[in-house]
Amino acid sequence: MSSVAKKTLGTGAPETTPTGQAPTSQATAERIPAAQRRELILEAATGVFAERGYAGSTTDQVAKAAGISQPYVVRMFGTKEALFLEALDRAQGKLLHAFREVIAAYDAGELTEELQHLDPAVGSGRPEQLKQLMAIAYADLVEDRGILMMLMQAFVAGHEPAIGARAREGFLDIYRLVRDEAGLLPETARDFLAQGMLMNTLIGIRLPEIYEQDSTAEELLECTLRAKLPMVLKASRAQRRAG
Amino acid sequence: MSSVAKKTLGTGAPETTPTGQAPTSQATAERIPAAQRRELILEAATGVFAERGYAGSTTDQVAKAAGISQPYVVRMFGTKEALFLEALDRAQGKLLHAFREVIAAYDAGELTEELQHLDPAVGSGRPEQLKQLMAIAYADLVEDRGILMMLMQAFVAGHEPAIGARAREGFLDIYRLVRDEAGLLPETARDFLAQGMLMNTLIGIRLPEIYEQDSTAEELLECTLRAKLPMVLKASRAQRRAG
DNA sequence: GGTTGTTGTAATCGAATGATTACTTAAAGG
DNA sequence: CCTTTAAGTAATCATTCGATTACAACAACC
Repeated sequence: MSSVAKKTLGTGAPETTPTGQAPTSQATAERIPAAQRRELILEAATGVFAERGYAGSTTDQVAKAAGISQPYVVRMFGTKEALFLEALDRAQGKLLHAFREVIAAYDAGELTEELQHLDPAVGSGRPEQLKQLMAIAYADLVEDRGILMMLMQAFVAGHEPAIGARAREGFLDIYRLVRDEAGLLPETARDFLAQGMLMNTLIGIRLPEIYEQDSTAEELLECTLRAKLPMVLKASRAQRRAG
Repeated sequence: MSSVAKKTLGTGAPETTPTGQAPTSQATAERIPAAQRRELILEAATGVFAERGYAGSTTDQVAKAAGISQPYVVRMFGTKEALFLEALDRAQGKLLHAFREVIAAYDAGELTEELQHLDPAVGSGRPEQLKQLMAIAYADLVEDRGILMMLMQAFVAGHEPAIGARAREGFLDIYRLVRDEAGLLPETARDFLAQGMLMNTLIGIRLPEIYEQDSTAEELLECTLRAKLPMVLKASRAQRRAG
């Protein structure tokens, strides 16, 4: 996500004479295999789309963030929509993967240490403990900011037929994972998802940015993010510096 | 919201000669006072912005939905951003008003009938009962669809400085109302808001549209909307017919 | 060393869009 | 009537943006 910003300086021009004068700042990016470039573009696209939404983002912003030219982005993915859909799939996949990792680790008995730090008031059954552990994993994803906001942007772009269909499918995938693989009851799964949507919203409105200036914001953030708040605040400050 | 679509047919043209031939379909909308027109435009804008987001909407779409010309929209509000902000304020105000009405009615003892239908498992204190009543009021707003999605769209447009600031303020206003006026504890208020954000999300991804075709969607919707589900499904079908 | 495929860009095009200007036309008020 | 004001539009402008085209340069292979 903290890619680069090198080169640019488009008027580098031909410099027709290949005299000793170094042809400084070639206007062309370093040549790397298309598969790798694709990953870099998707990473950049995730950040841009997460920040500005589908309609609010331009392929040029993605290109700039990835350090290459706009036509290359379009040619590699065909259309802006296809790029968005692929970035969305990645984000969705990462979230599912994070949850499955928690479940697998729990079932393998690798989380005995983490279990000590859970709120003891909420029961000791597998679903209850997994719910808490997954909530922590979810909050960890906030640090990235790109992933969760990318999903959120897809959720409000339901009027774009292709995006809406994918968003519906993706949301139901998450619900099924939480219900079937983690074993939560529908009502518990619902509450879990609801907490996630609230976190997304608080991140979306950039509430961490006014944490210091507004005591209401402070209370709501502390109440929602709990132990993960310091991490989120740190990430928020870092992102503000990055601009 | 179900305004019109009359007139149009721009090439109506001057028809220079005022002969008997009826100057059919005058390309100009009915003249009404600016204050009324403003309300119509705001209503139309709420629907358009709710559907397509800030960046994804055009002033011309709003104009068409309101039955007038695009320049008039721009001249009346100055900029698209100003129009969005005013529509956002209206939506926010309607939500706050709906909650305050519930609280006032409850405190005036006017809701004895509704109290019989509440889930008796969740306590009989004022905050608990108000929480349930406000949740019902919130779900009632889903019927409109415009109001809640308008707010949601603002929540994900945080990168627009003016919109982000207003969205933050608005969200905190709602939180404070729920906490201070309804008397919920921070944790309870948080859970209440979380359920609201989940409802928004389910509406955003248009989950009601696949209610009949997906049993997972069916379960999640039933579990989240409860008694209000039939109403939401009906509204969803009505909106699909309207296109 | 020439040919060929891959990685990349500059230039540009057409459509869309927010905004502006200048113009109509209905009402209101003497 | 006739002037003035308010309500509304057509026409158009300058940008922006996604996409296309044509081309450059590096690498690999024979």
